[in-house]
Amino acid sequence: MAARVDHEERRTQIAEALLRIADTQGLQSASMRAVAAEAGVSLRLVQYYFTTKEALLLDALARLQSQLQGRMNAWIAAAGAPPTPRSVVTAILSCIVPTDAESSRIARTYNGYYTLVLNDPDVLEKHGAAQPAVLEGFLARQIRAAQQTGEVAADKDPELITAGLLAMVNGLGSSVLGGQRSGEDALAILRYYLDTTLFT
Amino acid sequence: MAARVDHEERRTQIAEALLRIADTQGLQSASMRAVAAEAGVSLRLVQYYFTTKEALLLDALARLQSQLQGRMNAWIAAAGAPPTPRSVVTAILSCIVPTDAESSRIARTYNGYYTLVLNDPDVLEKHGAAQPAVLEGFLARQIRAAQQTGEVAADKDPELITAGLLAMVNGLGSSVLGGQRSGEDALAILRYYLDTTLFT
DNA sequence: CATGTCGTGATACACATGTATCATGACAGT
DNA sequence: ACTGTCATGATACATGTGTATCACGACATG
Repeated sequence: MAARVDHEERRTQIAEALLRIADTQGLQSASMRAVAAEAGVSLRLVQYYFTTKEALLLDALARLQSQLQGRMNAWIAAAGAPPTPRSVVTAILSCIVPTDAESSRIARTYNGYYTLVLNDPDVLEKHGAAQPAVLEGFLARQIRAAQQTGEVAADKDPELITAGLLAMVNGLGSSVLGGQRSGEDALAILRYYLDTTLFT
Repeated sequence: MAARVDHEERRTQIAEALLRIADTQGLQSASMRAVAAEAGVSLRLVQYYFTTKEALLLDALARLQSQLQGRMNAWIAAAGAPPTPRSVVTAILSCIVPTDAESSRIARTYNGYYTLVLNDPDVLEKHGAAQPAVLEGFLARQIRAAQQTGEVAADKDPELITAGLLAMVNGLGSSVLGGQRSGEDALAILRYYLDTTLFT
C-alpha cells in the first residue's frame, strides 16, 4: 500500500497544514488531529513524521520564519534599485505591518507562537530566540549608514530609534489583528513616524 | 453550615485568585479548578458565584481594568502638581511599561486577555472593547493642549502621534514580557522618543 | 414548628487532547 | 522466495476541561 515516500515532502505538507490552521483558526486550534485532517492524512502520520507536537511546532515555526525572510527580501527589492538605507528601513518595517493576506497570516501566526513562548518559556527555547535581536542590529546599522549619507540626523541614537520603531510596528500589528485599526491606518502611522521624526 | 454570605466579597476573593494565577502561570492556566484551589474554595463555589467561566473572566477583566486605571491616576498624581500635559502623557505611557511587579502583572494579564480575544473574537465582545480608543482620545487631547502651551511643535498630528506611541508602549511591553529586554531598557526607549521627537 | 431558599460538597458527564500500542500491507535486499 | 524494515491505519489510554446533577445541612420566614 505504501511505497517509499519523500519524507521532506510529507513534512512540508503537514507543517503547512498547521500554518494554514494557525492562520484561519488560531494556533491554539492546531491540534494534532486538526492538522491531520487539514493535511488530509491520518493522525498516525502526523505522529510518524513529527513524533511529538513540539517538534511539529518547531518545524512549522522555522518555515514561517523563512517565509517572513522571503517577504522582507522581496519588499526590499521592490523598493527600487539601488537600495538606500532609507528605502531598506522603510521596506522592512512596512512589510511587517499586516496590510495584505500574507502579512496578516504571518502576523497572526507569529503572535500565536509568541503566546506559546510566554506561557511555556522553555518549550520553544531550543529554537534560536535571538531572531529579533538580529533584525534589530541590522536595522541599527542601516540607520547608522543613513546618518553618514545625511538621511538621518547625526544626533539620533540608532539603537534606541530602531528598538522603538520595532516595538511600534509590533504594537501596530497587534492593534490590526485585534480589529482596532485597519492595516492601511497602521501603515500610515508608521510612515508618519519615519517621514517626520526619523528621516530628514 | 453556611450562613448568609456576602456575595460580593466571595466574588472578589475568587476573581482575584484568577488574576493571581494569570500573573504567575498565565491566563491559560486559569482553569475553574485551578482558580478554586487558589481561592481556597471548592469547584462548586466558583460555579455558584460565577455560573460560567466566561462570566468569571469578564468580571476579573473589569477588576483588572480598574486596577490599571488606579495605577494611572496614581502615577499622574506622583508626577507632580499641577499636572502639565507633558507630565500627564509621560506618566500614563510610563506606567504601562512593565517595570515593577504591579505593571508586569497587569501587562501579563492583559496580554492573556488579548490572546483570548484574538482566538475567539465574540466571547469577550460584550465587554466594552472601546477602552483603547478612549485612552487614545484622551492622550490626543493632552497633546493638543501641549501644542497650545508650546510644549509640542504645532505641526505634529496629535492622533498619529498618540497612536504610534501607544503601539510602541504596547510593543515594548511585549518585548519585556518575552524577556528580550528589561523594563528599565524599555522605559529608556520610551522616554527617548518622548524627549527627543515629541516634546520640544 | 414547618418549609423553602441558600450555601456548599461530592461526583458524574461529555468531550478534547497528546501520546502510545498493535496490526498489517508493501516493498527492498538477500 | 524470504525476511525485515517502511508506511499506514485503527484504536486505546490517561488526563484535563467546562458544566451539570444530586444531596444535605443551615437559616429565615411564615
